[in-house]
Amino acid sequence: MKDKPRADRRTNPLTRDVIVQASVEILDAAGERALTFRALSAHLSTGAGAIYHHVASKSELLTAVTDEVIAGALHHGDDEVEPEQAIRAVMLDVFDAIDAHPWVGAQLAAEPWQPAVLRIFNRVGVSLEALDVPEGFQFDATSALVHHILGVAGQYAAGARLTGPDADRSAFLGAVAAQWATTVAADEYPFLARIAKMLSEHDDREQFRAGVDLILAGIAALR
Amino acid sequence: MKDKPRADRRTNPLTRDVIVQASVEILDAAGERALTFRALSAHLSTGAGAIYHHVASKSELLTAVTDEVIAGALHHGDDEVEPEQAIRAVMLDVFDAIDAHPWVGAQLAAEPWQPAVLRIFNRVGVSLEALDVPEGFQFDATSALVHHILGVAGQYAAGARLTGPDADRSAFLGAVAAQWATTVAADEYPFLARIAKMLSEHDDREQFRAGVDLILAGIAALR
DNA sequence: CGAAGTGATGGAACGACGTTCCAAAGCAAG
DNA sequence: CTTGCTTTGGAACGTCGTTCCATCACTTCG
Repeated sequence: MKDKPRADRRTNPLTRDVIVQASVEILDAAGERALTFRALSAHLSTGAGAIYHHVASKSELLTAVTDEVIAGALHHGDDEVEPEQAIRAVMLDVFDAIDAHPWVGAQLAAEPWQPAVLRIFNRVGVSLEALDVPEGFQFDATSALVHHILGVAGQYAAGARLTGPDADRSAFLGAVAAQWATTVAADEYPFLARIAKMLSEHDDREQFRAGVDLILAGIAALR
Repeated sequence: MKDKPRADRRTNPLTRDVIVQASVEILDAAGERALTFRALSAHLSTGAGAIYHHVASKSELLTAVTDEVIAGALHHGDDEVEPEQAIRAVMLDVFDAIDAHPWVGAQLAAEPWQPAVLRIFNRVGVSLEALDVPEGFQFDATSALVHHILGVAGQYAAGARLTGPDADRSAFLGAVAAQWATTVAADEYPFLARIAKMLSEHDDREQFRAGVDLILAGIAALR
Protein backbone atom coordinates (compact mmCIF):
# COMPACT_ATOMS: atom_id res chain seq x y z
CA MET A 1 0.00 0.00 0.00
CA LYS A 2 1.17 3.45 -0.89
CA ASP A 3 -1.44 5.47 0.91
CA LYS A 4 0.33 8.74 1.58
CA PRO A 5 3.82 9.39 0.26
CA ARG A 6 2.91 8.55 -3.33
CA ALA A 7 3.69 12.20 -3.87
CA ASP A 8 1.82 14.54 -6.13
CA ARG A 9 3.26 13.44 -9.43
CA ARG A 10 0.94 10.79 -10.67
CA THR A 11 -1.80 10.55 -8.12
CA ASN A 12 -4.08 9.19 -10.82
CA PRO A 13 -2.31 7.11 -13.40
CA LEU A 14 -3.13 8.76 -16.75
CA THR A 15 -4.63 5.86 -18.63
CA ARG A 16 -6.20 5.75 -22.05
CA ASP A 17 -9.64 6.05 -20.54
CA VAL A 18 -8.70 9.18 -18.64
CA ILE A 19 -7.47 10.72 -21.87
CA VAL A 20 -10.68 9.79 -23.69
CA GLN A 21 -12.82 11.24 -20.91
CA ALA A 22 -10.87 14.48 -20.89
CA SER A 23 -11.25 14.67 -24.65
CA VAL A 24 -15.00 14.33 -24.40
CA GLU A 25 -15.10 17.15 -21.87
CA ILE A 26 -13.04 19.45 -24.07
CA LEU A 27 -15.04 18.58 -27.19
CA ASP A 28 -18.36 19.13 -25.48
CA ALA A 29 -17.27 22.34 -23.83
CA ALA A 30 -15.47 24.04 -26.69
CA GLY A 31 -16.00 22.10 -29.92
CA GLU A 32 -13.79 20.00 -32.11
CA ARG A 33 -11.38 22.79 -32.96
CA ALA A 34 -10.51 23.10 -29.29
CA LEU A 35 -9.26 19.54 -28.96
CA THR A 36 -5.49 19.88 -29.36
CA PHE A 37 -2.74 17.95 -27.69
CA ARG A 38 -1.71 21.15 -25.98
CA ALA A 39 -5.17 21.75 -24.54
CA LEU A 40 -5.31 18.10 -23.57
CA SER A 41 -1.90 18.35 -21.90
CA ALA A 42 -2.97 21.38 -19.92
CA HIS A 43 -6.28 19.77 -18.96
CA LEU A 44 -4.48 16.69 -17.69
CA SER A 45 -1.48 18.54 -16.24
CA THR A 46 0.99 16.56 -18.27
CA GLY A 47 2.97 16.80 -21.50
CA ALA A 48 2.24 15.78 -25.04
CA GLY A 49 4.73 12.91 -24.90
CA ALA A 50 2.88 11.25 -22.05
CA ILE A 51 -0.34 11.28 -24.02
CA TYR A 52 1.35 9.76 -27.05
CA HIS A 53 2.44 6.90 -24.84
CA HIS A 54 -1.19 5.86 -24.53
CA VAL A 55 -2.64 7.02 -27.85
CA ALA A 56 -1.05 6.55 -31.25
CA SER A 57 -2.33 9.67 -32.98
CA LYS A 58 -5.03 12.26 -32.90
CA SER A 59 -7.20 10.41 -35.40
CA GLU A 60 -6.98 7.26 -33.30
CA LEU A 61 -8.02 9.32 -30.31
CA LEU A 62 -10.98 10.74 -32.23
CA THR A 63 -12.21 7.32 -33.30
CA ALA A 64 -11.89 6.09 -29.74
CA VAL A 65 -13.80 9.07 -28.38
CA THR A 66 -16.49 8.67 -31.01
CA ASP A 67 -16.89 4.99 -30.28
CA GLU A 68 -17.14 5.78 -26.60
CA VAL A 69 -20.09 8.11 -27.15
CA ILE A 70 -21.86 5.84 -29.65
CA ALA A 71 -21.44 2.79 -27.45
CA GLY A 72 -23.00 4.73 -24.61
CA ALA A 73 -25.86 5.84 -26.81
CA LEU A 74 -26.80 2.33 -27.99
CA HIS A 75 -27.86 1.02 -24.64
CA HIS A 76 -31.38 0.46 -25.85
CA GLY A 77 -32.59 -3.10 -25.59
CA ASP A 78 -33.13 -4.66 -29.00
CA ASP A 79 -35.01 -7.88 -28.34
CA GLU A 80 -38.14 -6.83 -26.57
CA VAL A 81 -40.13 -4.65 -28.93
CA GLU A 82 -41.21 -5.31 -32.48
CA PRO A 83 -38.34 -5.02 -34.95
CA GLU A 84 -39.50 -1.93 -36.78
CA GLN A 85 -39.79 -0.04 -33.51
CA ALA A 86 -36.36 -1.32 -32.51
CA ILE A 87 -34.86 0.16 -35.67
CA ARG A 88 -36.54 3.47 -35.04
CA ALA A 89 -35.24 3.48 -31.48
CA VAL A 90 -31.67 2.80 -32.58
CA MET A 91 -31.79 5.45 -35.26
CA LEU A 92 -33.11 8.07 -32.87
CA ASP A 93 -30.58 7.07 -30.23
CA VAL A 94 -27.79 7.86 -32.65
CA PHE A 95 -29.43 11.08 -33.74
CA ASP A 96 -29.79 12.21 -30.16
CA ALA A 97 -26.17 11.37 -29.48
CA ILE A 98 -25.13 13.55 -32.40
CA ASP A 99 -27.46 16.26 -31.19
CA ALA A 100 -25.85 16.17 -27.77
CA HIS A 101 -22.30 15.97 -29.17
CA PRO A 102 -22.16 17.56 -32.62
CA TRP A 103 -18.49 16.68 -33.07
CA VAL A 104 -19.58 13.03 -33.13
CA GLY A 105 -21.50 13.73 -36.31
CA ALA A 106 -18.48 15.22 -38.01
CA GLN A 107 -16.31 12.31 -37.01
CA LEU A 108 -18.86 9.69 -38.08
CA ALA A 109 -19.21 11.27 -41.49
CA ALA A 110 -15.47 11.63 -41.99
CA GLU A 111 -14.00 8.25 -41.14
CA PRO A 112 -15.29 5.11 -42.90
CA TRP A 113 -15.72 1.76 -41.23
CA GLN A 114 -14.56 3.09 -37.92
CA PRO A 115 -15.65 1.13 -34.85
CA ALA A 116 -18.55 3.45 -34.08
CA VAL A 117 -19.95 2.99 -37.58
CA LEU A 118 -19.55 -0.77 -37.35
CA ARG A 119 -21.40 -0.65 -34.06
CA ILE A 120 -24.31 1.23 -35.60
CA PHE A 121 -24.27 -0.91 -38.73
CA ASN A 122 -24.43 -4.12 -36.76
CA ARG A 123 -27.14 -2.85 -34.47
CA VAL A 124 -29.34 -1.75 -37.33
CA GLY A 125 -28.67 -5.00 -39.17
CA VAL A 126 -29.60 -7.14 -36.22
CA SER A 127 -32.92 -5.38 -35.87
CA LEU A 128 -33.46 -5.62 -39.58
CA GLU A 129 -33.05 -9.39 -39.60
CA ALA A 130 -36.15 -9.68 -37.50
CA LEU A 131 -38.14 -8.20 -40.33
CA ASP A 132 -38.92 -10.43 -43.28
CA VAL A 133 -36.11 -8.93 -45.31
CA PRO A 134 -34.50 -11.48 -47.63
CA GLU A 135 -30.86 -12.10 -46.92
CA GLY A 136 -29.62 -10.69 -50.19
CA PHE A 137 -31.40 -7.44 -49.44
CA GLN A 138 -30.29 -6.96 -45.86
CA PHE A 139 -26.96 -5.41 -46.76
CA ASP A 140 -28.49 -2.79 -49.03
CA ALA A 141 -31.29 -2.00 -46.59
CA THR A 142 -28.95 -1.62 -43.63
CA SER A 143 -26.59 0.52 -45.68
CA ALA A 144 -29.39 2.84 -46.68
CA LEU A 145 -30.37 3.38 -43.06
CA VAL A 146 -26.78 3.92 -41.94
CA HIS A 147 -26.07 6.27 -44.82
CA HIS A 148 -29.09 8.27 -43.78
CA ILE A 149 -27.63 8.62 -40.31
CA LEU A 150 -24.26 9.62 -41.66
CA GLY A 151 -25.66 12.11 -44.12
CA VAL A 152 -27.71 13.82 -41.46
CA ALA A 153 -24.77 13.60 -39.08
CA GLY A 154 -22.46 15.53 -41.35
CA GLN A 155 -24.91 18.29 -42.10
CA TYR A 156 -26.23 18.60 -38.60
CA ALA A 157 -22.82 18.56 -36.96
CA ALA A 158 -21.39 21.07 -39.37
CA GLY A 159 -24.36 23.34 -38.80
CA ALA A 160 -23.89 23.13 -35.07
CA ARG A 161 -20.20 23.90 -35.53
CA LEU A 162 -21.07 27.07 -37.41
CA THR A 163 -23.62 28.26 -34.91
CA GLY A 164 -21.43 27.61 -31.91
CA PRO A 165 -22.08 25.46 -28.87
CA ASP A 166 -25.10 27.28 -27.52
CA ALA A 167 -26.51 29.29 -30.40
CA ASP A 168 -30.10 29.10 -31.49
CA ARG A 169 -30.34 26.64 -34.32
CA SER A 170 -33.65 27.85 -35.70
CA ALA A 171 -32.26 31.38 -35.80
CA PHE A 172 -29.30 30.10 -37.75
CA LEU A 173 -31.53 28.26 -40.19
CA GLY A 174 -33.66 31.35 -40.51
CA ALA A 175 -30.57 33.29 -41.52
CA VAL A 176 -29.72 30.61 -44.06
CA ALA A 177 -33.22 30.75 -45.47
CA ALA A 178 -33.09 34.53 -45.65
CA GLN A 179 -29.84 34.28 -47.54
CA TRP A 180 -31.49 31.89 -49.98
CA ALA A 181 -34.25 34.36 -50.63
CA THR A 182 -31.83 37.18 -51.45
CA THR A 183 -28.63 35.69 -52.80
CA VAL A 184 -30.11 32.73 -54.60
CA ALA A 185 -31.94 33.67 -57.76
CA ALA A 186 -35.44 32.28 -57.71
CA ASP A 187 -35.32 31.40 -61.38
CA GLU A 188 -32.06 29.51 -60.98
CA TYR A 189 -33.10 27.64 -57.85
CA PRO A 190 -36.90 27.51 -58.00
CA PHE A 191 -37.31 24.66 -55.55
CA LEU A 192 -35.05 26.24 -52.96
CA ALA A 193 -36.86 29.53 -53.23
CA ARG A 194 -40.19 27.83 -52.69
CA ILE A 195 -39.25 25.90 -49.58
CA ALA A 196 -36.92 28.46 -48.03
CA LYS A 197 -39.55 29.43 -45.50
CA MET A 198 -39.97 25.83 -44.39
CA LEU A 199 -36.32 25.60 -43.46
CA SER A 200 -36.49 27.97 -40.54
CA GLU A 201 -39.58 26.29 -39.15
CA HIS A 202 -38.63 22.68 -39.58
CA ASP A 203 -37.53 20.37 -36.77
CA ASP A 204 -34.34 18.47 -37.58
CA ARG A 205 -35.32 15.53 -35.45
CA GLU A 206 -38.71 15.25 -37.10
CA GLN A 207 -37.11 15.45 -40.51
CA PHE A 208 -34.67 12.72 -39.58
CA ARG A 209 -37.57 10.59 -38.38
CA ALA A 210 -39.44 11.25 -41.61
CA GLY A 211 -36.43 9.99 -43.55
CA VAL A 212 -36.38 6.84 -41.47
CA ASP A 213 -40.08 6.33 -42.19
CA LEU A 214 -39.38 6.77 -45.86
CA ILE A 215 -36.66 4.16 -45.94
CA LEU A 216 -38.63 1.71 -43.81
CA ALA A 217 -41.63 2.13 -46.13
CA GLY A 218 -39.32 1.44 -49.05
CA ILE A 219 -37.99 -1.68 -47.38
CA ALA A 220 -41.51 -2.88 -46.72
CA ALA A 221 -42.45 -2.24 -50.34
CA LEU A 222 -39.44 -3.93 -51.90
CA ARG A 223 -38.84 -6.89 -49.64
CA MET B 1 -2.90 46.45 -77.52
CA LYS B 2 0.02 45.05 -75.61
CA ASP B 3 0.98 42.18 -77.87
CA LYS B 4 4.66 41.74 -77.13
CA PRO B 5 6.36 43.79 -74.45
CA ARG B 6 3.84 42.77 -71.80
CA ALA B 7 6.92 41.39 -70.19
CA ASP B 8 7.11 38.27 -68.07
CA ARG B 9 5.32 39.49 -65.00
CA ARG B 10 1.73 39.49 -66.06
CA THR B 11 1.68 36.88 -68.80
CA ASN B 12 -1.49 35.25 -67.48
CA PRO B 13 -3.43 37.23 -64.94
CA LEU B 14 -3.92 34.82 -62.04
CA THR B 15 -7.65 35.02 -61.60
CA ARG B 16 -9.92 33.16 -59.24
CA ASP B 17 -10.79 30.65 -61.95
CA VAL B 18 -7.15 29.87 -62.57
CA ILE B 19 -6.70 29.16 -58.88
CA VAL B 20 -9.78 26.92 -58.79
CA GLN B 21 -8.59 24.97 -61.83
CA ALA B 22 -5.14 24.47 -60.37
CA SER B 23 -6.73 23.29 -57.13
CA VAL B 24 -8.76 20.69 -58.99
CA GLU B 25 -5.61 19.41 -60.66
CA ILE B 26 -3.74 19.12 -57.38
CA LEU B 27 -6.69 17.47 -55.62
CA ASP B 28 -7.23 14.95 -58.39
CA ALA B 29 -3.55 14.16 -58.71
CA ALA B 30 -2.54 13.89 -55.09
CA GLY B 31 -5.60 13.99 -52.84
CA GLU B 32 -7.01 16.51 -50.44
CA ARG B 33 -4.06 16.49 -48.09
CA ALA B 34 -1.86 17.71 -50.94
CA LEU B 35 -3.81 20.92 -51.45
CA THR B 36 -1.84 23.49 -49.48
CA PHE B 37 -1.22 27.13 -50.22
CA ARG B 38 2.44 26.28 -50.62
CA ALA B 39 1.76 23.60 -53.23
CA LEU B 40 -0.68 25.93 -54.91
CA SER B 41 1.90 28.72 -54.94
CA ALA B 42 4.48 26.43 -56.51
CA HIS B 43 2.00 25.12 -59.06
CA LEU B 44 1.07 28.65 -60.10
CA SER B 45 4.58 30.09 -59.73
CA THR B 46 3.48 32.75 -57.33
CA GLY B 47 3.30 33.43 -53.61
CA ALA B 48 0.71 32.78 -50.98
CA GLY B 49 -0.17 36.44 -50.67
CA ALA B 50 -1.17 36.68 -54.32
CA ILE B 51 -3.58 33.79 -53.88
CA TYR B 52 -5.13 35.38 -50.84
CA HIS B 53 -5.84 38.42 -52.93
CA HIS B 54 -8.34 36.37 -54.94
CA VAL B 55 -9.56 33.87 -52.35
CA ALA B 56 -10.54 34.65 -48.78
CA SER B 57 -9.53 31.41 -47.12
CA LYS B 58 -8.86 27.78 -47.74
CA SER B 59 -12.38 26.72 -46.83
CA GLU B 60 -13.81 29.25 -49.26
CA LEU B 61 -11.53 27.84 -51.91
CA LEU B 62 -12.71 24.32 -51.14
CA THR B 63 -16.38 25.25 -51.40
CA ALA B 64 -15.70 26.99 -54.71
CA VAL B 65 -13.80 24.00 -56.07
CA THR B 66 -16.54 21.62 -54.92
CA ASP B 67 -19.25 23.71 -56.50
CA GLU B 68 -17.25 23.82 -59.72
CA VAL B 69 -17.18 20.03 -59.94
CA ILE B 70 -20.80 19.53 -58.93
CA ALA B 71 -22.03 22.17 -61.34
CA GLY B 72 -20.16 20.38 -64.11
CA ALA B 73 -21.63 17.05 -63.07
CA LEU B 74 -25.26 18.22 -63.15
CA HIS B 75 -25.44 18.90 -66.86
CA HIS B 76 -28.12 16.30 -67.32
CA GLY B 77 -31.35 17.62 -68.77
CA ASP B 78 -34.19 17.45 -66.28
CA ASP B 79 -37.31 18.09 -68.30
CA GLU B 80 -37.35 15.45 -70.98
CA VAL B 81 -37.63 12.07 -69.25
CA GLU B 82 -40.13 10.91 -66.70
CA PRO B 83 -39.50 12.41 -63.26
CA GLU B 84 -38.45 9.24 -61.47
CA GLN B 85 -35.81 8.56 -64.09
CA ALA B 86 -34.68 12.16 -63.83
CA ILE B 87 -34.10 11.76 -60.12
CA ARG B 88 -32.13 8.59 -60.66
CA ALA B 89 -30.02 10.34 -63.28
CA VAL B 90 -29.22 13.25 -60.99
CA MET B 91 -28.35 10.97 -58.10
CA LEU B 92 -26.01 8.87 -60.21
CA ASP B 93 -24.43 11.97 -61.72
CA VAL B 94 -23.46 13.12 -58.27
CA PHE B 95 -22.25 9.67 -57.29
CA ASP B 96 -20.09 9.46 -60.39
CA ALA B 97 -18.65 12.89 -59.68
CA ILE B 98 -17.68 11.75 -56.20
CA ASP B 99 -16.26 8.56 -57.66
CA ALA B 100 -14.11 10.57 -60.05
CA HIS B 101 -13.09 13.11 -57.39
CA PRO B 102 -13.23 11.52 -53.94
CA TRP B 103 -12.27 14.78 -52.22
CA VAL B 104 -15.62 16.16 -53.39
CA GLY B 105 -17.34 13.60 -51.21
CA ALA B 106 -15.40 14.63 -48.15
CA GLN B 107 -16.13 18.28 -48.77
CA LEU B 108 -19.85 17.70 -49.39
CA ALA B 109 -20.21 15.76 -46.18
CA ALA B 110 -18.27 18.28 -44.14
CA GLU B 111 -19.78 21.65 -44.97
CA PRO B 112 -23.55 22.21 -44.60
CA TRP B 113 -25.65 24.26 -46.96
CA GLN B 114 -22.69 25.06 -49.14
CA PRO B 115 -23.46 26.06 -52.74
CA ALA B 116 -22.81 22.59 -54.12
CA VAL B 117 -25.30 21.06 -51.68
CA LEU B 118 -27.88 23.70 -52.54
CA ARG B 119 -27.36 22.92 -56.19
CA ILE B 120 -28.00 19.21 -55.61
CA PHE B 121 -30.89 19.89 -53.27
CA ASN B 122 -32.62 22.14 -55.76
CA ARG B 123 -32.08 19.77 -58.64
CA VAL B 124 -33.49 16.81 -56.76
CA GLY B 125 -36.39 18.91 -55.52
CA VAL B 126 -37.29 20.12 -58.98
CA SER B 127 -37.44 16.60 -60.29
CA LEU B 128 -39.42 15.54 -57.27
CA GLU B 129 -42.10 18.15 -57.87
CA ALA B 130 -42.99 16.40 -61.08
CA LEU B 131 -44.02 13.37 -59.07
CA ASP B 132 -47.33 13.50 -57.25
CA VAL B 133 -45.61 14.33 -53.97
CA PRO B 134 -47.73 16.62 -51.80
CA GLU B 135 -46.10 19.91 -51.05
CA GLY B 136 -45.74 19.33 -47.33
CA PHE B 137 -43.84 16.14 -48.05
CA GLN B 138 -41.44 17.46 -50.68
CA PHE B 139 -38.98 18.87 -48.20
CA ASP B 140 -38.66 15.62 -46.26
CA ALA B 141 -38.43 13.52 -49.40
CA THR B 142 -35.78 15.69 -50.99
CA SER B 143 -33.83 15.79 -47.75
CA ALA B 144 -33.85 12.00 -47.54
CA LEU B 145 -32.42 11.69 -51.04
CA VAL B 146 -29.77 14.34 -50.44
CA HIS B 147 -28.81 12.84 -47.10
CA HIS B 148 -28.35 9.54 -48.83
CA ILE B 149 -25.93 11.17 -51.25
CA LEU B 150 -24.05 12.86 -48.46
CA GLY B 151 -23.86 9.74 -46.33
CA VAL B 152 -22.47 7.70 -49.17
CA ALA B 153 -20.20 10.57 -50.12
CA GLY B 154 -18.52 10.69 -46.77
CA GLN B 155 -17.94 6.97 -46.53
CA TYR B 156 -16.90 6.50 -50.10
CA ALA B 157 -14.60 9.47 -50.19
CA ALA B 158 -12.95 8.54 -46.94
CA GLY B 159 -12.46 5.00 -48.18
CA ALA B 160 -10.82 6.28 -51.32
CA ARG B 161 -8.61 8.52 -49.22
CA LEU B 162 -7.40 5.52 -47.24
CA THR B 163 -6.72 3.38 -50.27
CA GLY B 164 -4.93 6.09 -52.18
CA PRO B 165 -5.67 7.51 -55.61
CA ASP B 166 -5.17 4.35 -57.65
CA ALA B 167 -5.51 1.46 -55.26
CA ASP B 168 -7.90 -1.40 -55.80
CA ARG B 169 -11.05 -0.70 -53.87
CA SER B 170 -12.33 -4.24 -53.74
CA ALA B 171 -8.99 -5.36 -52.35
CA PHE B 172 -9.30 -2.70 -49.68
CA LEU B 173 -12.81 -3.80 -48.81
CA GLY B 174 -11.63 -7.38 -48.73
CA ALA B 175 -9.03 -6.39 -46.17
CA VAL B 176 -11.70 -4.62 -44.13
CA ALA B 177 -13.90 -7.70 -44.28
CA ALA B 178 -11.01 -9.93 -43.27
CA GLN B 179 -10.38 -7.68 -40.31
CA TRP B 180 -14.02 -8.00 -39.32
CA ALA B 181 -13.78 -11.76 -39.37
CA THR B 182 -10.79 -11.80 -37.06
CA THR B 183 -10.89 -8.71 -34.86
CA VAL B 184 -14.63 -8.43 -34.47
CA ALA B 185 -16.10 -11.04 -32.21
CA ALA B 186 -18.89 -12.87 -34.00
CA ASP B 187 -21.01 -12.99 -30.88
CA GLU B 188 -20.66 -9.28 -30.30
CA TYR B 189 -21.32 -8.28 -33.91
CA PRO B 190 -23.36 -11.14 -35.36
CA PHE B 191 -24.73 -9.22 -38.30
CA LEU B 192 -21.34 -7.91 -39.35
CA ALA B 193 -19.82 -11.36 -39.17
CA ARG B 194 -22.53 -12.77 -41.37
CA ILE B 195 -22.26 -10.02 -43.95
CA ALA B 196 -18.49 -9.63 -44.03
CA LYS B 197 -18.08 -11.76 -47.12
CA MET B 198 -20.57 -9.64 -49.05
CA LEU B 199 -18.56 -6.51 -48.45
CA SER B 200 -15.64 -7.48 -50.61
CA GLU B 201 -17.88 -8.51 -53.49
CA HIS B 202 -20.36 -5.66 -53.46
CA ASP B 203 -20.41 -2.83 -55.96
CA ASP B 204 -20.61 0.59 -54.35
CA ARG B 205 -22.46 2.09 -57.26
CA GLU B 206 -25.05 -0.68 -57.26
CA GLN B 207 -25.49 -0.30 -53.54
CA PHE B 208 -25.97 3.43 -53.93
CA ARG B 209 -28.55 2.76 -56.62
CA ALA B 210 -30.32 0.26 -54.38
CA GLY B 211 -30.56 2.92 -51.71
CA VAL B 212 -32.12 5.31 -54.20
CA ASP B 213 -34.64 2.64 -55.17
CA LEU B 214 -35.45 2.14 -51.53
CA ILE B 215 -36.13 5.80 -50.89
CA LEU B 216 -38.10 6.22 -54.10
CA ALA B 217 -40.22 3.21 -53.19
CA GLY B 218 -40.81 4.76 -49.80
CA ILE B 219 -41.83 8.03 -51.38
CA ALA B 220 -44.23 6.19 -53.67
CA ALA B 221 -45.70 4.33 -50.71
CA LEU B 222 -46.14 7.34 -48.43
CA ARG B 223 -47.18 10.04 -50.83
C1' DC C 1 18.61 -3.69 1.45
C1' DG C 2 20.70 -1.66 -2.50
C1' DA C 3 21.55 -1.95 -7.66
C1' DA C 4 19.83 -2.45 -12.04
C1' DG C 5 16.32 -2.32 -15.28
C1' DT C 6 11.87 -0.85 -17.34
C1' DG C 7 8.09 1.65 -18.45
C1' DA C 8 5.86 6.15 -17.71
C1' DT C 9 6.37 11.03 -17.76
C1' DG C 10 6.58 15.88 -19.44
C1' DG C 11 8.74 19.43 -21.75
C1' DA C 12 11.61 21.01 -25.57
C1' DA C 13 12.16 20.94 -30.39
C1' DC C 14 10.88 20.09 -35.43
C1' DG C 15 8.55 20.59 -39.64
C1' DA C 16 4.34 21.92 -41.97
C1' DC C 17 0.36 24.33 -42.22
C1' DG C 18 -3.02 28.57 -42.75
C1' DT C 19 -2.74 33.19 -42.57
C1' DT C 20 -0.90 38.05 -42.28
C1' DC C 21 2.12 41.68 -43.60
C1' DC C 22 4.65 44.50 -46.48
C1' DA C 23 7.77 46.15 -50.00
C1' DA C 24 8.13 46.19 -54.79
C1' DA C 25 6.11 46.24 -59.42
C1' DG C 26 2.60 47.00 -62.93
C1' DC C 27 -0.85 49.85 -64.83
C1' DA C 28 -4.31 53.83 -65.44
C1' DA C 29 -5.40 58.63 -64.92
C1' DG C 30 -3.96 63.61 -64.56
C1' DC D 1 6.53 62.25 -65.84
C1' DT D 2 4.11 61.80 -61.67
C1' DT D 3 0.61 60.08 -58.66
C1' DG D 4 -2.44 56.56 -56.85
C1' DC D 5 -4.46 51.94 -56.85
C1' DT D 6 -4.34 47.11 -57.70
C1' DT D 7 -1.68 43.01 -58.05
C1' DT D 8 2.24 40.36 -56.93
C1' DG D 9 5.35 37.25 -54.24
C1' DG D 10 8.02 36.14 -50.52
C1' DA D 11 9.14 36.64 -45.62
C1' DA D 12 7.40 36.11 -41.11
C1' DC D 13 4.05 34.68 -37.30
C1' DG D 14 1.52 31.65 -34.50
C1' DT D 15 -0.40 27.03 -33.99
C1' DC D 16 -0.79 22.45 -34.85
C1' DG D 17 0.52 17.19 -34.77
C1' DT D 18 4.31 14.68 -33.82
C1' DT D 19 9.07 13.16 -32.30
C1' DC D 20 12.86 13.01 -29.16
C1' DC D 21 15.03 12.52 -24.97
C1' DA D 22 16.42 13.28 -20.21
C1' DT D 23 14.33 12.31 -15.86
C1' DC D 24 11.57 9.85 -12.56
C1' DA D 25 8.93 6.09 -10.03
C1' DC D 26 8.57 1.57 -9.32
C1' DT D 27 9.54 -3.46 -9.75
C1' DT D 28 12.87 -7.22 -9.79
C1' DC D 29 16.83 -9.46 -8.71
C1' DG D 30 21.29 -10.22 -6.34
